[in-house]
Amino acid sequence: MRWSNTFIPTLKEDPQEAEAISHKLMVRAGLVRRLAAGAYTYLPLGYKILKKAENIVREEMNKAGAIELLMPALQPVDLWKKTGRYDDIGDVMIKYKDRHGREVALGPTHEEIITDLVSREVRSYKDLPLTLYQIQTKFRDEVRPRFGIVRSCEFIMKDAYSFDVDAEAMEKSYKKMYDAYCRIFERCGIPYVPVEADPGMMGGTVSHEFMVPSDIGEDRIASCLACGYAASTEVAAVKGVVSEDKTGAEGGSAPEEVSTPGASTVEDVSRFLKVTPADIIKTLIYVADDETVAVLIRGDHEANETKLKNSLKARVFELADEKKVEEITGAAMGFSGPVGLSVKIIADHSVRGMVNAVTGANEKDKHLSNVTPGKDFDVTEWIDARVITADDVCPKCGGSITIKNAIEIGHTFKLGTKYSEVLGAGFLDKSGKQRPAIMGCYGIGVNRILASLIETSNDKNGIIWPVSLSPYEVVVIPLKKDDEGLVNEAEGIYKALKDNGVDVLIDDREKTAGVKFKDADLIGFPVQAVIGKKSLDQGKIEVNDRISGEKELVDADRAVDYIRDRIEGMRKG
RNA sequence: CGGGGCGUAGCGCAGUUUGGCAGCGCGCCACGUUCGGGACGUGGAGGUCCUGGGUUCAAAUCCCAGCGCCCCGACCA
Repeated sequence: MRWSNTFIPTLKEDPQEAEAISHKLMVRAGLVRRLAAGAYTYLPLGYKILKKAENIVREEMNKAGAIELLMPALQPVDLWKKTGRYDDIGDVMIKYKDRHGREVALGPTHEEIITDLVSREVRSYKDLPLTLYQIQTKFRDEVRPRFGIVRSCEFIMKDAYSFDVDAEAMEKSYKKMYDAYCRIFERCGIPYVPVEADPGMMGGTVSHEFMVPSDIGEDRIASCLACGYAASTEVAAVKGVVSEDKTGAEGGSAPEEVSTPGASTVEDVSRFLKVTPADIIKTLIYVADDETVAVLIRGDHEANETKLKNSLKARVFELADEKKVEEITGAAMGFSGPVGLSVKIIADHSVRGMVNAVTGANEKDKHLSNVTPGKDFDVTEWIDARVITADDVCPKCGGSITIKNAIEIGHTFKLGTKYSEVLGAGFLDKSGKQRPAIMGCYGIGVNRILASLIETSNDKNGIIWPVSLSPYEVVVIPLKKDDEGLVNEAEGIYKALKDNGVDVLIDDREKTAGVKFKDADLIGFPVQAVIGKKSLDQGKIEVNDRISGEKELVDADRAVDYIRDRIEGMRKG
């Protein structure tokens, strides 16, 4: 491709709209432009990269035995009502009434649709295993779109769905997809980490997220350097924290009411009473489906709503609103305490080790000191109810762990029969018995492949693409436009590279050398072939490596072979 | 939805405090000189100062209402 024949609007300065590095660079390098919050145009260069990412995904899916199809983005909502997810998903699903008054959704994901299809077409165990996938635009009305394309309301997802005769066969299908995911992200040059995760509303028991550590990541992962354990902090188990069970200890005096005017947060209370947050029991009032529960967490810890929700087997689990808190505790938010509460009390294990703690007094501007669990109030159930911290140990090996932010680029789920049973996706087994298919589903945010690569591969000059994703593998840069010999040399190399199957761009713009260098670095082509007068007079051209930063002088007459071999080497990794 | 910030030429911004000709840098167009890391000179084009209303002789600037965007939080697959 000739630069003058394509459309690559680069920017010298950071756009005002962007904060994240990847977002700034995608806009500056002429990859995307924003239309509205969470809606982006992919310019030719960005689209080309997106297609390369899609093709890597497609190749690995095909290799793993998955079969591509395309489902509609328009979905009647009744399938969603059948599985109960119509209510679960809420306003995230974009819905409208068509001219006949039927409610239609723009697909945020396709479990219902694919399961419906399979329920109609699959009859026999002989039709299984079956893994189908598509690469398609998904729509989600996100509460807060963020960081350019990292969280957008319209994005391209590769979603695959496996159907098997039994759990054992499903494990095999799952493993195939899992391995394919590893190959995809390796080929894309993305430093990914597979972690254990919570299936959330997708359902099922086990899931893995494929995470890319990054400051702008919206999720957090805990990983152990010793044994390699890695999990989302949503699910990472907290182990061995209570050195001594002090429940019911009589050491302290009776609870004493203390005045804490205006101090409603743990921070306020600890400052006011001159105690540490670890001396405070915070009491959170939650609504789990129709039941109200009080959750006790040590002041320096964070409640883990995923663990709580799962432990209580609740469908809906959310913090109670102010009105509900007043109704239960008789006091404003921020002054709740377990003493005298009549609802179910769920406490984190670490609260067991607390004695003479501070809690809310269920009275405005009042707290209680000298409160000890077991002595002053009873706990209905002790569970692991908090988020793991860097001070905790690896739940697997007891080693120390680190916690990092990460971007989720893929998620795989073992779904079981949640969808197949309700939607009737079953088959006749060998003995003629009707059984539901065991399902798995597997998603990749294709756009996020671009964002997370850029986020983890850039320098002060711009993006650094691996050859697998780079919009062009090589950029040929003639430094002068009016030197016929030089231009001919550059054109010759360009054409020869193209004929040799190299994806090459020639910067034939009437721009000065500096501009061309800056743009080439900004966009991040892995190889720059520079044709300048100085080196050409010695019969050489310059080959710059964007990744290593090395510059090499190569004989002009063997430049094409040299570059082609180099690219071929890079393609193999 | 709560908190904070922003909205002025294609892009990045100043001007708003204290009302008085619509500005700067980059980019763009023309010509000339340049030509190995965002060249230089001369000349030029380009504006709904986010929108609507109000105050005023006069509003980018003050007041009211709304819209949009970004960040933090809440939420989330």
